[in-house]
Amino acid sequence: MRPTFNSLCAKLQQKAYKITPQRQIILKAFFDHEQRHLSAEEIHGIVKQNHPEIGLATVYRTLEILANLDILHKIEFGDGRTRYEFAEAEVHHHHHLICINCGKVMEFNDDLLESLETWIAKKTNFLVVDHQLKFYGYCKDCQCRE
Amino acid sequence: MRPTFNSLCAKLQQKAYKITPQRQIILKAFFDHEQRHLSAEEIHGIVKQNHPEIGLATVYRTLEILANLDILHKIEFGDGRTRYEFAEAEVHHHHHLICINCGKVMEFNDDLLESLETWIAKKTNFLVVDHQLKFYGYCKDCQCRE
DNA sequence: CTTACTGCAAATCTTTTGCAACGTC
DNA sequence: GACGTTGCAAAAGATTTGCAGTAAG
Repeated sequence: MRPTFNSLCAKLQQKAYKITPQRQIILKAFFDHEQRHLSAEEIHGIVKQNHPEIGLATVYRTLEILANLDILHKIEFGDGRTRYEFAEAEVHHHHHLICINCGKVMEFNDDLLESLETWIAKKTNFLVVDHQLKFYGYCKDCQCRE
Repeated sequence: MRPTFNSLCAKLQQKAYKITPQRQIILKAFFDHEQRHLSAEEIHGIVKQNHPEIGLATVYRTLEILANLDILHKIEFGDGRTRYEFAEAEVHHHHHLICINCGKVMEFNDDLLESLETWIAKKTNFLVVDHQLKFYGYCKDCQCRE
């Protein structure tokens, strides 16, 4: 049961953010590219196609808001730019398999880490609220071509 | 059995890199600050104390080399700058606990993920060679002050 | 002595910010 | 109509690069 476009707009309104066309367009871009991990620049490229007037700064400002509202989730794959995906996905504990040869990013799901989190809490007094797990290696295709 | 300073210099030589004073000084900085996760700027600050002539560009170039030789390991904690630590530490599967209140970074060790890696390999045909696990939450101190 | 390495400054790239005009509520 | 939001351009911060001089092997 993933949030709908409208429910996310409502979430914005609740926090006294205005529902501007730009914000709707940017949010829609994530619905249209759900599988991907988009950078600000990429999102700008996407929304500009139909709305050339939208500025890159607005994209950055909108992403910041959406991330603060836990609608989006920031991730970094080490290529120097911050990427964003639906935060809802994070709840399902999906993680990333990053191919160090072709750069492809795949996902895999797992709930094994929850037990690890409680263990950490006991052991170190650290209260875990979120985690990020990334695996680096070679994808199926790149293993053959090596 | 962690590598010695000399063994790392040897590793540089083997790859036909020259052992310059600058490279030795930067490498030494990591031995002197083993516990920390240093950014290029921080390393520059450290080495400049005794060697003011060393340029920031040299630090960046040296870190790049050391990372490519797997002497250092790049990590990003989401504060916009790349950080470096001894790669050897990574072999011991230590991971990071990042306090989202005060920014403090702690470490914890675990070998639980190896079984997860083999499971992934079977399940997805992805050949894992490395992984990064980060937990975000509140450290002991910040839990009380919240 | 050759070729890699350094320091500096300029360039690049991502992200942030100031400000006047604009649009939502 | 008020005040949050936008677009633009300029600023800021991290990292990279060009180049002439320097030094390791």
